[in-house]
Amino acid sequence: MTNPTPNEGERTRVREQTTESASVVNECPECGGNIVTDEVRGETVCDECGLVVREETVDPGPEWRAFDASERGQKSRVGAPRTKLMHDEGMSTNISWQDKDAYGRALSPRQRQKMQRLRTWNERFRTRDSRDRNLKQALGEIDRMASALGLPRNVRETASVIYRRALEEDLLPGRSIEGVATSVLYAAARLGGTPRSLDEMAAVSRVEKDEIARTYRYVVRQLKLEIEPADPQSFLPRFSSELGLSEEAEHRAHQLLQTAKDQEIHSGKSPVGLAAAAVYAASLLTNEKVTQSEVSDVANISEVTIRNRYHELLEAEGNIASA
DNA sequence: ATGGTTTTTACTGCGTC
DNA sequence: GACGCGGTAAAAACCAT
Repeated sequence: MTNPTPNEGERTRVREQTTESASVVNECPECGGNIVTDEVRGETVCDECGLVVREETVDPGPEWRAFDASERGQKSRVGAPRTKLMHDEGMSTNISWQDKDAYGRALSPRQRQKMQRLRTWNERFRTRDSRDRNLKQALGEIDRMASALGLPRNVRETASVIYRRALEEDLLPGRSIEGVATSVLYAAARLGGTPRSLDEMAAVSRVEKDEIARTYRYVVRQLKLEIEPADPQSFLPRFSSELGLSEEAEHRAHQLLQTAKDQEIHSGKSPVGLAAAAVYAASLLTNEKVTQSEVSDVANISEVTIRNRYHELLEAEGNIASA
């Protein structure tokens, strides 16, 4: 695949503040000095009196966008996932199963009972600890991926809830933490009405798309999560904003999808395809023409599919008009 | 594994700037 | 001549069985 974005500069929002670390925002309410944003420290302060207006500027979401795999590699700030080894090996105490003391002598019955109790407790603590670590790592990964994909907080929360359940139900053995974490996030995104495609998930995850899909199915089935197919409309805001379309166009696209829905045009068709087609059709109807290839880039859908779907959409619209 | 359906890939022709 | 668009056929991917 070749680089599809000659106008990259326009589409990409990278922080400009690299040489200059501070930028003037407005006046200080206290002393009239300049309020300055210190990008490095992430603070917004007055340069006269030092009044801190706001600590920690909030990360408003992804500040990079990528349209294919190679670009993702270049722009991603999240970087490769950490490969923190799951240490523990050799670090935690184990109690021998043999009832011998340090000199190899047999233990008295009383001692043996005591050791047995210790073994039990040791085991309990150890597994609890390992679950903790497991959870911690998974939640870290979930958070990392979620922010890379610009998923809202509530999605992360549901993701962590689902993950805990998976842990409870012993769904983990035999599956990678990362894989389950990704699947769970994928599920949560869909539940939250802000779905991301499997490809998008795979782009920020360490595991392959196939494994994500497999694990996802498994988890959904075992936890009997009820997830309906993604709603095409939920893609509209993202697409139209990435294409710089007006509110009106987005609204128009909504309508198209709605009438299509009423006529049950979408059964088995990919929701993303429908959404992409609706966006394209809407752009025509509102004279904000974007090309099919632009839409296909943003939506990761082939132009052919867009054509097919948008014909169907317009047809559906026509039926309504004549009926 | 299989078969049916949808999506993608690749290619072609047409009109326009 | 390049570009946007439409259509088609065959391959690939997907999904339920």
